[in-house]
This record gives sequence, structure tokens and C-alpha cells, in this order.
Amino acid sequence: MIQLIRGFKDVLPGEVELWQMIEKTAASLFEDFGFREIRVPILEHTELFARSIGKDTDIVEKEMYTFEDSKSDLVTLRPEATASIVRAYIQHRLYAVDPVQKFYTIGPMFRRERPQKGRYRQFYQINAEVLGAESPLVDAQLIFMLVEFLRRLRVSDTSVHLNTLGCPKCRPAFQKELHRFLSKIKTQLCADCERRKVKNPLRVLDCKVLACREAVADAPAMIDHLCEECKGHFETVQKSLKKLDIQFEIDKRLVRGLDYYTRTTFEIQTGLLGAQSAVAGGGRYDRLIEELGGPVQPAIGFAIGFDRLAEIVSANNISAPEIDLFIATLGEQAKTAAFEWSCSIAVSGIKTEMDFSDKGLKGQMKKADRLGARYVLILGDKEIGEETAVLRNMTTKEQTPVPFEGIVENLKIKLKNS
RNA sequence: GUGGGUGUAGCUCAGUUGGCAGAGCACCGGGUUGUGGCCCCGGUUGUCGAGGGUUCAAUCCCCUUCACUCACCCCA
Repeated sequence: MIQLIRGFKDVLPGEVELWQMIEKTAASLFEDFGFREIRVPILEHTELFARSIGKDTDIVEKEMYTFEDSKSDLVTLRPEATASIVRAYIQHRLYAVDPVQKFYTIGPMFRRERPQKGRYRQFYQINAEVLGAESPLVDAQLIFMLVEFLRRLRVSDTSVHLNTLGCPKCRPAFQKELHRFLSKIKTQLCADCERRKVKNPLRVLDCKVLACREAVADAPAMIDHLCEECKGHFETVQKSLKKLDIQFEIDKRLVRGLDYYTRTTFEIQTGLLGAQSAVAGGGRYDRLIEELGGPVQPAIGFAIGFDRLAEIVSANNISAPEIDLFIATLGEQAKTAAFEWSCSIAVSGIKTEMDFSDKGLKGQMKKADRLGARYVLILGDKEIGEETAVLRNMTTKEQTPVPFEGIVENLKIKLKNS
């Protein structure tokens, strides 16, 4: 048997209703905050991701689905959405009329990692991005919106983690100091951290190995080395969050895996997903638009892990959709009549089903019951002879005759009003 | 990429120190020749994940492989 690709998954009916509910919740809330939906391609030039995410990141180094198409263009299945949104902003000069543009998008991303709980090779994200806005109030508003989104979905056991990564003015000095510190303690670091020390020193602070944790306990923190502007920005973000009654904790070790982040970064964590504690993450990327060849415009955004979210949203009150009418038939003549009627009734917005096999009445009643039919129209030889069908209310068991004359219109009226 | 656990009916899972493959639920039929849910009776579940090896005999033991799963790594 041909199975689906490892790390990919089918979302089957039953689960799809939950997904639709989450999508609607996001769209409606984000639109209330002035975000508009944007849809960007799943395939982009590899160059776009290499330049935005960073050549030395794990994502670009070993996790992307990259291949040559038939004309030898190097293309990649997107591992994240921000780069494409920024590209669209630049390419279509969306900044020309108003540099401030707010977008959201929902769709699949691809990363070739080893699958585990809450981690798939094709996974879905909901992204929200504000391009062209520098104010720290925007940072706070975005986090507020994210928290409200989770509240609407009744997700419990979540916390907001906040950090700042500084800007090109203050980060280099800090990095130099961090490097000096790491060189001093290098004998105590694990093999992974030896590697990180060169490529992404910030990550060393986030290592889970006990020896490393102890070694970096009093390492310098970015938060203590901010320039005046970054410091002020971060303080305003915190002050604004407090005004909005958003609980958060400063997490000096919160580092993001993508190179483009600057200043504010944040993550929503949960204890419900095992090792994959991040349900959503985001931050500022004030230099990215410019680095991709656009105007000098700051930006901020976040991504929500859709699959992870779906796993922790309490799905108890999602039930299979009921149908309004089931037509049970006996004999060819009845089936033919029911066939025409059912099509005509379904078109008018009434969920209608019938059975096309030659089941007995008992079997058809059973099927109607399983489908959650509110009414069953019974149509056998007797009814054909009398030109009157029988309509059974499945809850009250009450049965009423319905003459063939004008039956479709009568059923439409009756079922719509009940 | 590395390590652990698990693959038996549609689903949840038993099982045999190697000897014809099981239960519950679901499904189908009957009790009710044309009326669902509850009840009673009966029936079908299957490459025992795939390939190879050992053996008179393998679902069981050995090897390989694939998938799922959890963790590392990384991230949403």
C-alpha cells in the first residue's frame, strides 16, 4: 500500500471542523485589528530563504526541501512565511501608498526534521505581520492580539515569554563580550555548544545540558547591554503590556532560530505538548525589508503553530454535522422520484441524503439515524400508489403524510422552519 | 542526523516458554415479510507492518527494512 510521506499527515473529517473553527477565529479577530489576508506561494527561489532566515541557521543548512526544477532553477518549499510576505511587500510596492501594511496568512510550511509530537515535516502556521511600523505600541498590540486569540480558543496552560535582541548598534558590542566570556569557559561546554559558540553564540545561553547551564549562569545578557533606543523601546513594550493586563515574563535566554530578528522577541509556551513547548513565536525584524532590497522599513510579526494549537484546543463540543432530511425508498420508482427530490431540496440549503444501494427499510432507517437525520421521508410502493409520502420526525417519532403535489416546496418550507 | 519504545480485525488491545489467530467496540444479517436508537441471537473481520534467515513448523526466535511514537537537536 502507498502511504503518505513521513512527517506529513491527513486532516480527516471530524478534525477538519476544529481546523475550520480555528481559522475562522483567527480571521475574524485579526481583521478586527485591521489585518488583511494575503496569500503567497508555497514555492520560492531558494535565495529568498537563504538571505532572510540566514545561511548558517539549521533551517537553511539542513531542513529545507530544496530542488532544481526542470529548468535548473533552485527552488524551495517555504519553511516559513515571513520572507514571502516581505518579498510581496517589496515586489508590489505595497509601501508606496502607505508604508504601514498589516497582513495575516494561513498555510503549510515545510521543514525536513525528525517528526515527533507537535512537529511535522508539513506543518501549518498562522502568520500576522505588521510592516512599516516602528512603535513599541505595535509590539504590545500584537502580543495582546495573540493572547486574546488563545483566550478565545480556551487554550489553558500558556505563558508569554519576552526578550529583546538589541539592534545593529548595540548587538555587536554585546556579542564580542559574550564571545570573550565563552572563550573563558570553553572547557566546560558540551560539544554542541562548542559549535554554537562560533555560529550562533546566543544559542549557548539556551543549552539544556546541565554543565552548560551552570557554566553560563553569570554570562552577560543582551538585556543589560542595550543602547538607549533599544532600552526605551523594550521598556515601553513592557509598560504597554502591563496596561493591557497581559502577564509575561522576561526570558533572557529566549533566542530565536532565525537570523533576521531584532529587538523584541516573544514566544507563547505551553506545558501540554511535551518537548515542543512553543505554540507561537515572533519578534521584530527591522532590517529584513531593507536587506531583501526594499525600502528602509521596520517590521514585526508572529507565527502560530497551527498543528500544535489544534492539539491543545479543547475539542469536546465539536460534533458531527447533522443532516436535515434522509429519504428512504423501496423500489426503483421510488428511488427515481427521491433522486430528483433530494437534489432539488439539497440545492436550497437543506442537508439531504438518500441511499443508493438496495438496503431494506430497516437498514435505511439505521443509516438515517447514524447520520443524525432530523427527518426521514419514507417512500415505498404504497406511497407511490397513494401519491403521498410519509414524513417521520426522528425525535418525536411522529409521522405525517405529505402529498406528492408540491412536495419539494412543502418540504423546503417545513424543514427550514423547524 | 542520534537514541529508546511500539507495529496483531475498521478502532482499542489480548495472545502463544514456536503447533490451525482472539476479545470488546464498530460493521452486516435476523428477531420485527415496510420503520432508527435499547435488548436478544447469529455472521464477516486479518499478507499478525514488509523482506530475508533458523526450524518439521515462525505472529512468536535472529537479521534487515519501513512506519508510528517519545526524547535529543531544532523550532511553530
